[in-house]
Amino acid sequence: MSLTQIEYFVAVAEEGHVGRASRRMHVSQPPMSRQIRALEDELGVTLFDRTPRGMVLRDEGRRFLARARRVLEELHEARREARDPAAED
Amino acid sequence: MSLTQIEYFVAVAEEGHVGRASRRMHVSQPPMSRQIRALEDELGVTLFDRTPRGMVLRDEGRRFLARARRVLEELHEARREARDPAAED
DNA sequence: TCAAATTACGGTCGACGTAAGGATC
DNA sequence: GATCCTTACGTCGACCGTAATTTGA
Repeated sequence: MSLTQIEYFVAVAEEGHVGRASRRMHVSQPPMSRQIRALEDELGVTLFDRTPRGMVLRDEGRRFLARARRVLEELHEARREARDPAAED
Repeated sequence: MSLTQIEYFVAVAEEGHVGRASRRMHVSQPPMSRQIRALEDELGVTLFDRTPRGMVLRDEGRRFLARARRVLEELHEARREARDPAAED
């Protein structure tokens, strides 16, 4: 698992489309599609249902989304504090 | 920043030596040394004092360590829940 | 001079982007 | 047939490990 995979996953979950998410993340569709699948493979869980309209979160995906966001939030705080030690939590 | 860098940083902080940390993480010393430096460069903060005895955490490093651990904890929880949806928080 | 970290360097593995190929309505 | 996602494939950058170098008591 990588931070990139987590960021891509959150983007796809929020956009509902690999295409839109990939534009938002400034990457092309195939890498994003591959990373999502690699993430699912590693977790052993299918996070999205694929439909002709886009990607629909499953329940497992919804639960993972909450966790993924917390990881990214903690990461953001770690970065922020390192750069501005005086800041409050 | 990558999860590898965060894991390496925590290992070095806990061991106090790149050498010991690299053995613990099953990697050789140079990659670990490089990743630590890259992390410091990206953060714009020196996390360790280098001494002939090893790596000594600075205050900035100690603060970042707490944050880094939280990132890894959240990641662990994300993984765990994805694999075992029935588990409690 | 010893023990530790770091830099040099060559090789390999991974991730990207373009292009082609499914699948579903 | 239109609109998605995915697979194929070639290229390039990132990371690793061995070996050599540097640094500090």
